[in-house]
Amino acid sequence: MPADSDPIARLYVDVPLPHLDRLFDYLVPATLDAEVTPGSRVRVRFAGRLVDAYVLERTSASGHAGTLAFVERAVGAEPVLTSETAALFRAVADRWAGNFVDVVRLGVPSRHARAEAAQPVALAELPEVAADVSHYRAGPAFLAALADGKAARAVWSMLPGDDWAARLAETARIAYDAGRGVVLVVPDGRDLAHVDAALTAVLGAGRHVALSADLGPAERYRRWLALRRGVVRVAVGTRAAAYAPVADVGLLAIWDDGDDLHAEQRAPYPHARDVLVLRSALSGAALVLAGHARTAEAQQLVETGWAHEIVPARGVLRSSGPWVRAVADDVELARDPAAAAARLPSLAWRTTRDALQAGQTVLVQVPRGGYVPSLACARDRTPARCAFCAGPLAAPSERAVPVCRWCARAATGWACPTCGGTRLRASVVGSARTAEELGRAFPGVPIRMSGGEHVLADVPPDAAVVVCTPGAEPVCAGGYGAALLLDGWALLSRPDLRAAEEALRRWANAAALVRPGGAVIVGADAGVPAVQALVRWDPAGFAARELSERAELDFPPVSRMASLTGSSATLTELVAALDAPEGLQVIGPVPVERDAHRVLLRVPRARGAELAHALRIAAAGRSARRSAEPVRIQLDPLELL
DNA sequence: TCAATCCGTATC
DNA sequence: ATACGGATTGAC
Repeated sequence: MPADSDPIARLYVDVPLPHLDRLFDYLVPATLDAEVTPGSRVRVRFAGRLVDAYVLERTSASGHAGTLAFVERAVGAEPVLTSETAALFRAVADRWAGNFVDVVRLGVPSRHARAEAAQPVALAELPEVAADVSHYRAGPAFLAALADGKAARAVWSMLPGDDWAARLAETARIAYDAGRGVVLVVPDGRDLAHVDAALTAVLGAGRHVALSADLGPAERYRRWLALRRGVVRVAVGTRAAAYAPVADVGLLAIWDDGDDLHAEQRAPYPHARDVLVLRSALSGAALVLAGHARTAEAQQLVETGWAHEIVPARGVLRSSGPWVRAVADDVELARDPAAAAARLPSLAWRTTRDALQAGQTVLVQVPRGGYVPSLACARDRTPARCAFCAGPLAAPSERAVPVCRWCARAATGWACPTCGGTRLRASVVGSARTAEELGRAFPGVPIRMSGGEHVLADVPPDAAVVVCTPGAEPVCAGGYGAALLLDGWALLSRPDLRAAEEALRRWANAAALVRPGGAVIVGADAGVPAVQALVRWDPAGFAARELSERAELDFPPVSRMASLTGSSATLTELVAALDAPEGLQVIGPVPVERDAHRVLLRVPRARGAELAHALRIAAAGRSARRSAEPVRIQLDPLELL
């Protein structure tokens, strides 16, 4: 007894095998006719066992030659995929050489039956709001296009000191007033809280939802369902929100796309920025990549003409930006405030003192947490390592015995393996010791800490010093009086091609919290391009330089690369089986850790889709022939750069 | 000649 | 993955 009309359901089964990532046809029993709708979740018998499946469509006929099985039952009474998100999941799976159902797992929260009961929504009055983008060149034009429902795309360089969350919320309001849905993606819970509050101010309570992983399954599903049902049209959230099923999506925006929290850690490892770029292209929604800094990827969208730039209008920076100075060796003085105070006051010390005397708050950014996270031989500077596991030694407090950061063993009786010395010195100073030093240098001044497990969202605007690790900077009402960005060399000298871009991003995010005209002292060589870009506040110029370097190295986003990790033999076999796109370069395999090897594949950007497709076919061939050894496939992974 | 086992293949 | 079928092998 199949259903009378369109008795066939075409669906994806939830099994993790690449070669089964295709549609299967099942008969819909008449009893389930109303529930087995496009986008719905069902249970089917597949290869003998009951598995979850996602219905893509209902049709009248099947191309399958054999007999069809019936759908066993429906799961929940409503569809979880919209036609728009179903297309997005397929496109993301294709782009990153992954499975449809793996991407669904990233974007669709697990079901919570009790949360399916309809919830009454209390709507506050819709406030009168005017968007304030007068300080931005092309800002008004962009908002006008958005209000017209156009698929405008922009890379927005936010002014330091501006209320970026309010600007994004106002932009969301424009799309909302045009009757469209909105998706805003932020890196972490603190940024989420800021945008959440800004949206409440701009839309009134009840017109948006905030999505994050730490909500708990019931609340997460309840809010997600409110979007899916069209009860709420505006979503803000961390990276999984990029797939939020908002009705008639008209605006997609991401804040600080250089933050590596936007990179998904589960297969197929899609990046939220690129998911939104893809979604914008598929769905015709407007797109905003906003931040204080600018990534090479965003710059490429500008240079290829795909996105326009929204940048501070001429002259605005001079009046509203901070005053940035780079001092390479001043930092050494600040490290030892007693000495600094005894000798000629350093610029950093004077800056701090002046701001505190004016009753202002001073932000101090230290690249590393802990007390002394890295030690070296006091005589010959050999890095100190654990005698058992060769892990790095750290000092947990002033007089404590050093401990290994890997195995936590105490390193009593340490002796330098090269010179036999037994005394240790700090090679990197952490935020805890910096706070201790500042406390001594400025007696009576409150020292607040933010970082690691204890991140402060806000600090009161009083004469205090706030010591934080990058990304944990609290907001200070009215802005900080000054900021010290210590140990810039430590950020710049990381063995990572993105080190300079990442350093500038962290500095810019901290400096943006300083009030107009406030001083920012960065402890790094003024000749370094990233430092110059901060001093001149020129994130676009730096991104252009960064992009041209990527072009010279033939690296993403100029080319597209795939990183394959597995055993050497497996990698060789997979690469040999690959239907190689024109211009494919194979680099490796090279050993990376223990038994694992890595091979890098590179193609011109235009061949990226072909490469992902070829990898999927090769992986499918392997899984069908039960070559069980796993291979991890990552496209344009961040850690490669 | 039949059953137990292996291998390859499809999974609606 | 896992279930099934055809081929293969070993013992009566």
